[in-house]
Amino acid sequence: MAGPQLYPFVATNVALFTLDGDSLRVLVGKRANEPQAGRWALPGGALKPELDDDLAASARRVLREKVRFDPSLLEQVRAFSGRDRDPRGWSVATLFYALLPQDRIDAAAGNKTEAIDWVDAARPGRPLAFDHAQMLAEAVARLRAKVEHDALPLHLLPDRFTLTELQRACEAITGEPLDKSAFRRRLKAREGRDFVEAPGEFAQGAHRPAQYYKRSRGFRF
Amino acid sequence: MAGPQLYPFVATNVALFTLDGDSLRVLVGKRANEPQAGRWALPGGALKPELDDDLAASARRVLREKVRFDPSLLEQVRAFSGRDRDPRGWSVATLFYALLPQDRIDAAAGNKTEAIDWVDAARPGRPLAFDHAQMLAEAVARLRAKVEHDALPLHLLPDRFTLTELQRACEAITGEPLDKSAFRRRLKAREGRDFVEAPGEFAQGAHRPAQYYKRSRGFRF
DNA sequence: GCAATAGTGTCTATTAGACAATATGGG
DNA sequence: CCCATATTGTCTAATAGACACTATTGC
Repeated sequence: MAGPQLYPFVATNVALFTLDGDSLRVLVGKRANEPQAGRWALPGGALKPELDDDLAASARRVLREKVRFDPSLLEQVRAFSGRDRDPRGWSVATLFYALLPQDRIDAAAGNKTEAIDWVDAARPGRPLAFDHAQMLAEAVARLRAKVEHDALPLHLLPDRFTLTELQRACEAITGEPLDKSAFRRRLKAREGRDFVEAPGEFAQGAHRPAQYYKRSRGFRF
Repeated sequence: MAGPQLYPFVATNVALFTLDGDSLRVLVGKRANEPQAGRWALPGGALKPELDDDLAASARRVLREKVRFDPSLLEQVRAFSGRDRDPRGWSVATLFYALLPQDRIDAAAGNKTEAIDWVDAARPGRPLAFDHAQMLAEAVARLRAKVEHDALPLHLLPDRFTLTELQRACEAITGEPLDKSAFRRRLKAREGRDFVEAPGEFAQGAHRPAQYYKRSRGFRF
């Protein structure tokens, strides 16, 4: 590059979370191009002003292209910026997070040219490119902060779920075990706002069947 | 502009809050230039990659230039973006908030070429330029969310303050009255972490003097 | 009956809110 | 003493955490 940089690079990244059993997982892809080719990174891409209406739309386009998934929930964490965070120069990367229901992991297979993996969100277990380790940490922190007040774990579950599954989802996000009785007490306290019992539908299993629940009519995704 | 826009405009805005008596106020400036000249707006300015290390540094530079103030606390709210939010074209404006101690309002007089005003943060009372009304609303919401967990109101007060003043600051941010007894009980519960009593110093007044407090040694700005 | 999970009940320490009571300075 | 403010105390209803108990299925 010759001369001073006039405009920063503008991009988006997405931390796409899902559930794998009892653990919260996040999608990473192996970088095909320089810089940091071969390194694992959160999916992302440059803003295309002619295509994207805003940064959230840009992040949705990234998800469509990389994993063919259009999330019901996409929220901004914050912008990461600076002269040194990317060797290509001054850059602004706005981080979003999205939630993929656990029964749709297979649908989000990705295009075949790029290796992807689902890693433990709390301990990715490998170095991440650029400042993506900090991005992930802040996305997880944001998720944890929102578990309490919003019905956020619902986005991680199938359309029908049991209360035990819902509790497992909350525990996966926070990493802390919850008391079954207290958990259901809290749910009952806001009944009619967030949940509705699915009358007469029960899960099959080797033990006592659990009642299925689904998102209530008034619940807004 | 001829042809499609290759790069978005990148800028920062700052919601600078302070206390005026019992009300939370925010700084607005009258726009001198088009677009929307004459409209009131949150202070802001274009990123200068050759000057600014990151977006937070850019926001600090904006505050230095407009009100000669370098805040101890500057936190990002989120990025506002899109093709239509600014008539000049595709733009990304990252919003920060900062807190000005109430005894330093006069120091932050601003340069004389631009009209500034401090308006009620909850009801600015006049239309704001661009999407700044929504920016302000989200900055206030972020402040309110942080009152509980952080010692954020300390940034709004002078170095020495009474517990009543601290309570008034919290009430100004949330807009809700607090119970005096419960408020002090919460403070005592975290004593040694956030506050220290200034032994022997008392406020002067027409009534019973109040004990002065100051930020504790371990408190980190 | 037994194992395993679903779902409910109970006890208690803690807490938040409301409000009362006391303390202290200036007139 | 009176007023206004600071500071502390008390009462009570609600809550959260821990844990025990009951219910229901397949084998």
